Amino acid sequence: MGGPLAAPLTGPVEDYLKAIYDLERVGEPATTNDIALRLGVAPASVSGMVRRLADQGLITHEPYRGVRLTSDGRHAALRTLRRHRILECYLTEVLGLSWDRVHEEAERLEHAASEELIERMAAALGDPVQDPHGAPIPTRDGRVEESTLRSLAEMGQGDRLRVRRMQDEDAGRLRYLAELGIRPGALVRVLDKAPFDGPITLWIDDAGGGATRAIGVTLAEQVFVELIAE
Amino acid sequence: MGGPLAAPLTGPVEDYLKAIYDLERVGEPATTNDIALRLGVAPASVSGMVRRLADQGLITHEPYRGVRLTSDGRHAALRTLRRHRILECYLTEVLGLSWDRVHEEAERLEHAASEELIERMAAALGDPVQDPHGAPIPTRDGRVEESTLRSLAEMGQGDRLRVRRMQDEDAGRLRYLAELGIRPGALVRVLDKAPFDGPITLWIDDAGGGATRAIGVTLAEQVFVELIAE
DNA sequence: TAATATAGTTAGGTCATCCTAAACAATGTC
DNA sequence: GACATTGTTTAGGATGACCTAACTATATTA
Repeated sequence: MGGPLAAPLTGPVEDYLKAIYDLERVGEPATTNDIALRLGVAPASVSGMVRRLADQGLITHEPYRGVRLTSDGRHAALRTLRRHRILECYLTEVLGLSWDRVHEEAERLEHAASEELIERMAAALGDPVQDPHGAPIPTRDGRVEESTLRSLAEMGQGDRLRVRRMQDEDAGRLRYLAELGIRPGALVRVLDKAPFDGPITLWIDDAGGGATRAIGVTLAEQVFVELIAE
Repeated sequence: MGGPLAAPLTGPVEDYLKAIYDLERVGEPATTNDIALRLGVAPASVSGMVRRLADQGLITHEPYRGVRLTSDGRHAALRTLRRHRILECYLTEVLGLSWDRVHEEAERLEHAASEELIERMAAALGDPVQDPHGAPIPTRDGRVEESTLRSLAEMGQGDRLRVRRMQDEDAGRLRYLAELGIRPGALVRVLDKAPFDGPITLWIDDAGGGATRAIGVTLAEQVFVELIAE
């Protein structure tokens, strides 16, 4: 497991492992189509890559059933995730890259940055525990507690919430959410929830008092929150 | 020239262009074998890549004569060099990576970092004009003056010199030179030069007084200096 | 239970990058 | 001026990562 001869993984391999990790986290084993969708490649390409990952002992694959990370695979995924998230922190906090664009920058750098560089960045930041979008940063030895948060879309009228985390893939969405004042740490109350997947109306606490805003379900599904006791 | 449809260049392509730029700088057009040697690939691989670079209009190729950058090619090379050198500065000065290892780190990151990131780093450093090994940093619009320095190996007994720049490829050599106190800015006097490519004995000025050291020709060829008027 | 819909896999390609081995061109020597 | 040396190119492959099209497995439902 992760023996001394372990060849360095290619960029695409690291991306597959991250994707599988993330899909698995939700519960079920990751399916071919899920992976294909997430990575924006054809399902056939996933089949091919899955075979290679299985050959390398990074995943186990039950045909037609899905895929699971082995402990080697999980470690590799967490290493990459650590790089990614520390990069995101560093790029926003130290270099001032905008919140909505760090994801893609980190996506490229994570495959090129050395362990040492990442640890220097982490040290410069005082070993941060979560990235700018609220995702937890795995420790050097591969531990994370991924708290199972509920999405804003599942909340009901009257709920008082703290925003904890959000999907970071889509820059446009992130920018919009930031404009509304919805970002990790923000306090929010559900004023109204229209039926049939209608808009969710929120009171969003803000430095200067707060504001009422409505967002659609699709967007709300990207925002993960924690209920605050009344 | 560099039209709006210019596809982003791959990592290897950027590496070839940098190598060709560097070889050309010395004078003659870059030859297949030179490029192969520098990049550590087989000459046959260079022939193949050269065809593709020529197809893309980045170089011109006269078979059996060598290769020259077009103005497109030169711009691409200088863009990459700017990234590389700014990264080297940032990694040493801000993140404290060691002088001898930044080269390889920058070598990987230069292909992944966005223009914006590089410019933020440059700004954070106050737009540096040379990298930690004394190489000049091209401006955003692709200007450099590459001063034609002479190597330490060409100097004669009694010469007083300022070290200006050194080859950054080999970490081991760099570390050794640093130990001796030979780094950009250092003051040095040639005490003796043994015949038949024998060792060069130097007086190396240093904070705490200075020291006498001898180095071989191979090493001296990697160090570029400027004569100081007596 | 058979018919259909959905999901997954295989077959057969492409492209970029590298390789080795063999052929070929230029050059400098005797 | 023929010939060996050196440098360059072509021929033929390998690998990793992707694609489309065609086929197969599983799940759903009439």
